[in-house]
Amino acid sequence: MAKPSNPSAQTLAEIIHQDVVTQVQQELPAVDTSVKLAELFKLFGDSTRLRLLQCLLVHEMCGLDLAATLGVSKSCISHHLRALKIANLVRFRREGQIIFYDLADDHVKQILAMGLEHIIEPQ
Amino acid sequence: MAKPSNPSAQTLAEIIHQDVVTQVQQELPAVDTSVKLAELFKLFGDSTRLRLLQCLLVHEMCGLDLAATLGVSKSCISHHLRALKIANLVRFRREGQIIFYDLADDHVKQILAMGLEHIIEPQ
DNA sequence: TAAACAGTTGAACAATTATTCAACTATTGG
DNA sequence: CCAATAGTTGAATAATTGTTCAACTGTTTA
Repeated sequence: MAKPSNPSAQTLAEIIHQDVVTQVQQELPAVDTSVKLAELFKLFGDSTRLRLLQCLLVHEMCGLDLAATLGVSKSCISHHLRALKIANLVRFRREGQIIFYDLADDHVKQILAMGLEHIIEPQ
Repeated sequence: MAKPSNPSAQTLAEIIHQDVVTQVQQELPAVDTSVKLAELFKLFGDSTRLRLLQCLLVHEMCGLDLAATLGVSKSCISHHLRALKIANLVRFRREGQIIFYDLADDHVKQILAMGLEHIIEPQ
């Protein structure tokens, strides 16, 4: 995200436990997979966008109602909804000039629930 | 995250479906809860940090091995590990000058697995 | 057809953040 | 105790990103 600049990594770390590193390297997902996964979680990582999803957890809603509920501009909501649509996190249906948004599938609800669990019982 | 500046929201959205908005407002979690939840997901939302967690999913590791495996500086790893420790996502044990890190609990694994599921079957 | 209005778009900007560097601390082995 | 080394810290910086504004598109209804 930031400063991937300096190409000559001056402080390249030495491997200490070669056996472990070898095993991890073999079982680690492809970089591309991690990047896509991170992009998914990033969508849950902004409180406005997360709250937008939490709204849709309660009821399908149109853009202006979402904007009013969350106290942000309709443009802001539109930008967020676009990102959520691309990631297949929300679905929508048009009714005249109004577009109603809804959560796309159960994964979203499960991810939200799992996160809440961790917050509640930090043990 | 950015430009919460302009205090006089010029484009304040009008509520269209008052009944829905009222219901959503009642069932929506407290703002503080959403903020904390977003902060949790944010930790999964960077590919380096996510990959670090995926390493620990395979085996407990020390900082230098993590740095070498992920191709970043030990300082970078240390910064990430600190954030993950504060959020109770990783645990550690010291053995001499080496500190071994591990995933804190099953929530982490479940959240990662849930995310992967969504990526794999996009519908 | 024109006015009204829900939603979109992209540029601009403020804020956040991921990373590195350099210097530091802490722990062990000789 | 001193040297070596794993890890930490904070400042600096590049990059990303969330939000708004202003102008636009598309749909409806008067």
